[in-house]
Amino acid sequence: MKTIRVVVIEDHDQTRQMLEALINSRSGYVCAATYANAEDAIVAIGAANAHVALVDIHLPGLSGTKCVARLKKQYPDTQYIMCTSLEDSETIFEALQAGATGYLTKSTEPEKILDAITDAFNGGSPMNSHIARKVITYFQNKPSPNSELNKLSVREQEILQYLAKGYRYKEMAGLLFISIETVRKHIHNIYEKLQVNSRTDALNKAYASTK
Amino acid sequence: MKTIRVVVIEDHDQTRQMLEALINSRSGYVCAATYANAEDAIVAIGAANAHVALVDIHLPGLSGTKCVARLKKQYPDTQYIMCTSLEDSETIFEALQAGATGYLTKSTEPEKILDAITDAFNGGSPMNSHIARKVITYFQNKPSPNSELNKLSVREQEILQYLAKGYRYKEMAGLLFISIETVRKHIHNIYEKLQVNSRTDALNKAYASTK
DNA sequence: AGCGCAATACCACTTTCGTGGTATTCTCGC
DNA sequence: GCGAGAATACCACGAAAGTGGTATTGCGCT
Repeated sequence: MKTIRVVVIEDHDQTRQMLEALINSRSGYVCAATYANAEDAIVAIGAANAHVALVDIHLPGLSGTKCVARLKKQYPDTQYIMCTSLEDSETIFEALQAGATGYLTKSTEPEKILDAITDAFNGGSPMNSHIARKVITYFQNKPSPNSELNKLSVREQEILQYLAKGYRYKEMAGLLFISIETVRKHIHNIYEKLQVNSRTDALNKAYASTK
Repeated sequence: MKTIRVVVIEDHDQTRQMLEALINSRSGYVCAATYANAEDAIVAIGAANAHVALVDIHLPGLSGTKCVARLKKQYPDTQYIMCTSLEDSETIFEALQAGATGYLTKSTEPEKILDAITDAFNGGSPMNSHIARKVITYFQNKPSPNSELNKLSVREQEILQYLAKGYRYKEMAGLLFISIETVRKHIHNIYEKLQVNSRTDALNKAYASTK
C-alpha cells in the first residue's frame, strides 16, 4: 500500500495543525506540506508532489475555490477535497466546476477525514449524502425550470430543436413540409418571446445551463 | 422515530425476498409492498404510501429508470434509490435525470442498504464515492475531453468562445481590436478544421457534450 | 357566433455569414 | 537563415439569416 501524500491549505492555525497531526499520526498517510493561504500554496505546492489536497473554502485573499481552479490546471492529477462549514448549493457547485472532487464539512470526524482522503486517492468522490443530494438536485434542475421554454408553443419548441441542430431554414421547411417563410415566421416569434435576435442567443437562452 | 415505509421493485425473486426480509427485520423499517416489475409498481404503488422505493435498474419490460421517471411525476415525495450492478456513467445519469436520489450497487452490504434508506428518507443522496465521482465528472466534463478543440490554435479557441456567446463578427472585431476580415478568416479556419460550415454546427461539434 | 391563438404563407428589404481568393508580418523550430 | 504556421488584413460575391409587414385557415373556448 502506497503512502498517500497530503497537503493542507487552511488559514485557521489550530485546524491546520490538527489536520497535519491527524494525517501524520497514521501510517499510510503523510502530510507533505501545509499552507496558510492560497497564494503560498500556488507557489509552493509543486514541491510537495501531493496526491490529495485538503482545501479550506474560506481563505483570506484568493478563495479556496479559485485556488483549486488554479491548481487543478497546473497539477491536474492531484485530488482536491474542499473543507467547509457551508453547504449552500452555489458554493458546492462552484467548487466542483473548479475541479474539486470531494467535499467535507467541518463537522466530519477525524476517522472519516482519513477515509475521505483514501477515497479521493482511489478515484472516489467523498462527500456526505446531503451534499450529494444537492449536487444531484442541481443536475435535475437543469432541464426542468425553463420558464423561458414554456412560453413557446409546441411547434416553436419543435423548431427550436432544429435550430439547435444547425439546420437551415430551407432544410427545416423540407423536413416539416411547410414553407420557408413559415419557418422564418416561427423563428421570428421564438426570438421575440425569448427577447433575442440570433440563433446562438436563442439557444443560449433556451438551454441556459452554463452558469 | 418514525417508521420508514419502503417498497421494493425488483424482478429477481431471491433478491426481492432478501430485501423484504432485511427491511422487516429491523424496527423502524417496514416493507410496505414488493413488485416484480415496473408495470405492477405503477398501478399499485399508490396504496403503499412509501417513503422510499428501492428500484432495480434492470426490469423486464419497462426499465427501472423509466419506471422512476413515471413514478416521480405521480409521487414526487417518495425517494427513489436505484439498485444496480452497472456503474456506467450513462445509466447513472439517466437515472438521476429520471428523478432518482440514490444509487446502490448490488455489492452493498445489508447494513449499508438500511443506512441508505434512512439517508434517503432524511434528505440525503446515498451513493458510494465512486458513483459520486462519476456524477461530478459528468459535471466537469463540459470543457475537458475535446480532442476536436485541440486542433484549434489559441486565438481560434478564443474566437470560438465569442462565437458561442453569440457575438457578431463586428462585435468580436471591436473587442479583439482586429479587423472584421480577420475575424472572418479565423472563423473560416475554425470551420475548416472542424469540418463544418455554420456557427451552430461548429459549436455542437466543439462542445459535443449533450450528445 | 365570435374571439384569440397557433400555424400557415408570401413579400420586400437589410444585415450578417460563409466562401474563395491574395498578401504581409512575426515567431518558432530545425 | 529558411520554412511552417499563426495572426493580421483586404476584397468581392452569393447564400443565409433576421426584420417588418399583411393575410388566411382552423381549432378551442366562451
